[in-house]
Amino acid sequence: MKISALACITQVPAKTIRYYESVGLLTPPTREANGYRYYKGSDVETLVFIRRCRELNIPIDDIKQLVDVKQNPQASCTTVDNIIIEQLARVRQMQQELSQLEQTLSHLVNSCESEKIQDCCILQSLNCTGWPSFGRCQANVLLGNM
Amino acid sequence: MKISALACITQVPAKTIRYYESVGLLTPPTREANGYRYYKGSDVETLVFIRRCRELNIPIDDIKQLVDVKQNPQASCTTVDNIIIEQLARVRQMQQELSQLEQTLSHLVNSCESEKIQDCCILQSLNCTGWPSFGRCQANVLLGNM
DNA sequence: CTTAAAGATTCTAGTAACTGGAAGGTCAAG
DNA sequence: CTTGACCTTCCAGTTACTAGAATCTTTAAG
Repeated sequence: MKISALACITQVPAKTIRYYESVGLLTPPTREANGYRYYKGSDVETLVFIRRCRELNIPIDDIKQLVDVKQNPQASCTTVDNIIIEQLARVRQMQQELSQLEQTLSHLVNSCESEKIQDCCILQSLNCTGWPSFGRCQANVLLGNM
Repeated sequence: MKISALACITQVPAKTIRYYESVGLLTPPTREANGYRYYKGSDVETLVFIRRCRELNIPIDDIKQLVDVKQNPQASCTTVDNIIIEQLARVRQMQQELSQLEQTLSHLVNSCESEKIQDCCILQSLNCTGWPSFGRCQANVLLGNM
């Protein structure tokens, strides 16, 4: 099948399919005399696999390893396990950060009753009242005309 | 003060300060005869403000608007409100997606007892059993040698 | 006075994972 | 023969920086 058929079946844009090939994630398919890419049924499978992984936000470099290891039935599961575990750790890390963000932002949203910028509590919270401590700065950095 | 002093006080790398200037977020400071940038105290304030916003993941283009509006005490708070509200919506959206991700990944992590790739339940879950439905594909796309 | 180090400048390019667009070749239908 | 849909390649843009190179300037030490 041609690239648009693969694209349509898998719901992956043709551009993205070419991109995956260019970064070595998809092995280059056979080409006909006209230069068009022609894909086999197994390419559908691989592409769907890749997309499932991408939906889980697994980076392309990791997916490469998964695709590689999938070729070898005798290989150990360790690589797969580690990649999924690492991905889960990344996700949980982001969750923590987002939960912080969410708190701060929702406090901000509810903090301001004013109409004019000059009294805006949101801006005041974001603002810098007084200088940050620069005890950590070495004196020589601070010398000269401030 | 020179760029390294500003960098040290605000804990923002000098590279990043130049970058902020290059994208129009920080107004270009005065230059001395040697071409060095010299900053005033108010630049500390602005830079800290920018950083606070970045910590909340507010995109640079939005921060530009906040900085602009902050210059005008008579302006209405609407812009500020909207940016914060939008940012909060983005964060909550990501939280939902991550919570989905987290579920799927943690199921995956616990799903596999096998040692060998051929029996790996994780890979099987990610794999494509049978073709995806291509009812949505127009027949002419699928024509030709599949 | 020389020299070496530290710090400043600019510019380019790389990051992640695509996406958009231009310029041009191919193919089937009317 | 032309039109339009599809294919090809390559270049550039997205976000917010960060790394590195090549080239000044300033400053402290010897």
